[in-house]
Amino acid sequence: MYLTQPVTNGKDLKARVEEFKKLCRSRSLRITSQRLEIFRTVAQSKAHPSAEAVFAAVRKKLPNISLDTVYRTLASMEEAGVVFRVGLSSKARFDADLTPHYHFVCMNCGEVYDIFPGEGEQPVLMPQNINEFGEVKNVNLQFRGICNRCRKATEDIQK
Amino acid sequence: MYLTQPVTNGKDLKARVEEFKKLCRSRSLRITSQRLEIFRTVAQSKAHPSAEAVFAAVRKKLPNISLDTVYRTLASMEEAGVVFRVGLSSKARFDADLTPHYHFVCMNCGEVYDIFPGEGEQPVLMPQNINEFGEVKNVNLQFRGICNRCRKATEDIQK
DNA sequence: CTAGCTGCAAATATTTTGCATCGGA
DNA sequence: TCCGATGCAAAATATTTGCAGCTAG
Repeated sequence: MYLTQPVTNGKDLKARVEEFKKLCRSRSLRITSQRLEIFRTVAQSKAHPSAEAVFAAVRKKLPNISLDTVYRTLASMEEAGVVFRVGLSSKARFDADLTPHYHFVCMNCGEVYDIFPGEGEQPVLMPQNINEFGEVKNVNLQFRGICNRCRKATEDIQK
Repeated sequence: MYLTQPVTNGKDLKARVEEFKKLCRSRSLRITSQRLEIFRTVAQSKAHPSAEAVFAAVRKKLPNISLDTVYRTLASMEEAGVVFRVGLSSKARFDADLTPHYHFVCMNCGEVYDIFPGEGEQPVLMPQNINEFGEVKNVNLQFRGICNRCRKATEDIQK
């Protein structure tokens, strides 16, 4: 999977926390114990935890933290490119077009655009070790970002 | 995108509805006006409609249909492989590992497994026309199916 | 007939928001 | 000090479920 963010893994937790602090400073986001603990929790976990699961884990260290802080913090961390959201947020959408294609999902307005592979373009290849995991029923490839319409709208505001 | 279901698009709506009926019969799912109308709606739409949007559209033809029937029907249609769900269902999960990798998502238990590309394996390539849509922030590739643990559990029940 | 489907209403689950207070820079 | 972050409570949104009646096969 290609990501536009720098790869910050492979480093140990301390180094990642330092990088996280640096990023917060660069964006004038305040470094609070809640943020640090939430970041540590997600960075250490390999279980792709839900907001609820992060909340439960962080609570052991910070018993007074609230669930909505976890939601807000995960959202801001996602925006900062520090964590990745597996799946879309909230509302499910359906597609009856079963021909091979991908989707561009706008992280701002939620709009979903079809991307059909061009002539001679290769679709996704199955990983060789896929059978280790289970039986694949279908494949979901999303490119996520800001759609051109939303980008224009933002530019217009800043004018 | 590779799908394990047969490609049923490119055909006109009538043909697709007939195929849908056949599939229902083969699974002893009843062919009701609600099901047909929901299928027609999703098959005709290019907007990746949400359950709510399908509900609004179908209501024009069947004013008495309920939202929960739409939810139930979309779920059974997804299970039958007739429609595709864009994104995961409900609960969001997070990952702080930003190294290139994909996910296997179990459609039964919801578990998320990491899939790291093997030596020499190519990750996803950016479509050539991606800039038409917007600025890509990240890429989400999910293989969805039934994980081996759930498959074993099902086998055990049937023994 | 009868098992599966539907509508209704109510319950859950998930995520978001307003507001007063707190605390990091 | 000051503005962003937090906790609390409540709201909004999305989805699921129990049940009684309906209907396709």
